[in-house]
Amino acid sequence: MPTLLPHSLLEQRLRQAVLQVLPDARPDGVKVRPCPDPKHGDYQCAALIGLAKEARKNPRELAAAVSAAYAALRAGSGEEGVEAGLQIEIAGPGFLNFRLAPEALLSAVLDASASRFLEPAAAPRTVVVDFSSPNVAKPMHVGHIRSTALGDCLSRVLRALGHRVITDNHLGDWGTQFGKLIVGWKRHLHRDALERDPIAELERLYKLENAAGEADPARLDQARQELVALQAGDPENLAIWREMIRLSQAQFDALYGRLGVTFDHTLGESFYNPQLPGVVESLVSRGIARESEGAVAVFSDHTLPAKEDPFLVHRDGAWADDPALVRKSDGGFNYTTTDLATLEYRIRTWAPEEILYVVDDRQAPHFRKLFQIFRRWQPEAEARTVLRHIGFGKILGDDGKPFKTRSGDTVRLAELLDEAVERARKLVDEKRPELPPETRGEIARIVGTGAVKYQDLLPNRQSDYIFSWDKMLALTGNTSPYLQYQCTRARKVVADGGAVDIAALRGVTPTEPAEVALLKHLLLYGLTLESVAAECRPNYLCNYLYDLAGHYSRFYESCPVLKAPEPVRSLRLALCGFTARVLSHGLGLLGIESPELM
RNA sequence: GCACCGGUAGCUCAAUUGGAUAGAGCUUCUGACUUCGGAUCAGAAGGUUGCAGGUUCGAGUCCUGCCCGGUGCACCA
Repeated sequence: MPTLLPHSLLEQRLRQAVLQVLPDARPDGVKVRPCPDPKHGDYQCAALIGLAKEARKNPRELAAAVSAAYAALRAGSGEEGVEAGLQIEIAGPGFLNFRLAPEALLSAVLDASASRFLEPAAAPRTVVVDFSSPNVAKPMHVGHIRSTALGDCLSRVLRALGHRVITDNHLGDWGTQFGKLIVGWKRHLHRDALERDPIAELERLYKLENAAGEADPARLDQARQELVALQAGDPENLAIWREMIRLSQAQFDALYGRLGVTFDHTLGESFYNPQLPGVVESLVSRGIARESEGAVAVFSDHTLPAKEDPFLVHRDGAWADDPALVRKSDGGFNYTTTDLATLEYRIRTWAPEEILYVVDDRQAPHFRKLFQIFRRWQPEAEARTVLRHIGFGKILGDDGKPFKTRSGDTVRLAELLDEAVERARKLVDEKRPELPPETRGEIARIVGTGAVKYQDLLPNRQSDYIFSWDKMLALTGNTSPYLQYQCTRARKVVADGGAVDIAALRGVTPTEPAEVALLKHLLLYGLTLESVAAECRPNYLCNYLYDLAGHYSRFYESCPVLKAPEPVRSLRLALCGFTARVLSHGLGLLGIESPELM
């Protein structure tokens, strides 16, 4: 049985106690959480107040009864463990405050250190995470950071908690843009340019043909014909298309390599192409989709109130249809159809309990429609699977408008990472000129790429944030360089201090407030990761790590480690080691490396 | 027009999802140290949480109505 963290242990017994006092109560809502203010205690439970109200009892009297039941259960269990010296107080309107003895806190930390300070999920789930999804023949740009960083981090956190995670990069490798690209390829391709910078050349071809199409309808028509030929399996066009995918994948691989991001599967839109006619037929035969203005579309089934119905829109004073197209009037399919086929495939193949779509907030209406259609189409499969759109906001420049280069172009991801590493290098050169150049280069790589990711993961994902080189690379404040620095500092002390006999620390009493505060914070790591996973919010982890670094700094400032007499020296050295481990593990879950030196 | 997402200190952002006195960083001012890594730490200043109601033991968080900003609304994804 895995080691339980104190909040779980207290919560388990508290639920038993609640059931003794109120046999009809639902214990799920009884949660034990850290006290926001340490003066009230270490952990608290606020749920009894609500339960008292439901049961029409006096909250403080109920709290007293539950507390007594808790004490009896504890006495009867025979084993003390973390509860040795535990004090429970009733406060305010009926809060239960738990105070652990300092030795018990230390003991809990020693136990937790054996399982990386986290608890494996009691009920592991299979979760598919769909993220990044760049387009073939286009450069990855600043707009891909958020989906990639968020999706990768959520996948790592879910895995760390013991869930089975399947990551899938749903590439944009099929669709109308290939008509123009093939025309461009056939008419204007520069082979040498393609070899030098394939993506730039493909982008040039697309822009050229796009402009030509706007000026000359005949060119547009030609693009359409090439697309039809491609979709019909024309060998020449297929070969060109495959070559574009190969070149693009090389670009993606290089960038994912720099970012340390991997996928279990890369099943692009084209993978589902053969299924699309069948999807539409199935929808039509079940009466979910019907012909409309030459296209095939899904309309409202009027089971929801108009305001909540994704297939209705208010226009000119009345509710009008806002259908989802599953086949265009020219016979082509669009992304709703592809996404339905993808959804069906994922459920059939992996039987996940949950699918996360880490996609820009602007596509929220699309996902509401998609999930609704799927519920009508395959109700049994839908009932077994939680479908969640994990949306996020935009990246803005310091003028408050979408982040662009000075000349107004989109910022390429590769160039952005280059600049981050360059800027980090300047800082390292300035701070640590004595290190060999290759070491400084390696530190700059880790600090630069980490800073870009951390800046992205720190704000609430739903809000827009302002991109700032100075802030992300600042050495103070809530930034990845600061966390990385604290990590290397803690590691250095551990290295200088030598090995510690962890088992010998049992029974030692931490006395300094800074030691106790750090111990308590270490015990919250697992709880934080659960919140991150439950709400898909990596910023909780960022803030936890920043607080941890703060607790560590205060501890380190007020408590000498290497000069302290035993057993205090070993205790403090162990705290440095635990802090370094949690910091580097947490950064790792954010997809950020921790350098050995800084 | 309708829907979704936001609005918190001068600026950039938090707040364990309904908990106790709303917290950090930047900026400004003041301190600590003959450094176990100073890329450090402590203190001060800064608030009617857009506005007005409501729900209750308790609201930044929930419900209603307004105001401001962003985004989306049939053959692109």
